[in-house]
Amino acid sequence: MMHMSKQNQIRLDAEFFSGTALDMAPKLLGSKIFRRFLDGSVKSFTITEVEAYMGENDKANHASKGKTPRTQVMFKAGGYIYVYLVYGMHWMFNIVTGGEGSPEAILLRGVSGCSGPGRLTRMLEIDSRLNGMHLNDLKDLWIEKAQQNISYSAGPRIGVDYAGEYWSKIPWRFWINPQEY
DNA sequence: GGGACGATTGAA
DNA sequence: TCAATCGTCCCA
Repeated sequence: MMHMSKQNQIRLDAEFFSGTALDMAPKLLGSKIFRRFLDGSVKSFTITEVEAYMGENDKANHASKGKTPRTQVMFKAGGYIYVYLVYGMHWMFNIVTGGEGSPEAILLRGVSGCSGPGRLTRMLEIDSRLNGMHLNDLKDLWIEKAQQNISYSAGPRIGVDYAGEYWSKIPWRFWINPQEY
């Protein structure tokens, strides 16, 4: 007999992330990321802010410069993890989306109680060891579907001025409206 | 081998 | 406003 509390907990997997980054980024809002820490404890945090990076045309996307050792994971099918170091000190956590050969990912920028992509990876003990792993295989990190529809806002992505007028302004950052959580 | 640069953060 | 800090990528 299935335990009642498990009934509505749907773990997001490769199927969910086979959608495009642009479609799935706002759908991630309100879902919960679970982390089993080194000390064995498990905590969950609501995902409150994300950004979509879409394909080779997107000049803000690392993969716009083609497939390199760093970006090759983005070319895989949805569900893989892309972690990289920026400014020599902050780990960025992304979930690859879309079909094989289409370099897309969703960057986690905020969770409940923690704003900022570098801060949240530090809090969640995320580093390069997760790079290239697949969400379906992980036992100590997973994401559960949002229980309800969430109202959200959209605006330009942060820190991508190098991408030029169009790509730096396109509203592909999404965040939960504050009253929602 | 060298140099420029970055999907950020925290302190001045 | 600005330094920290180092992996990645490009050029030679």
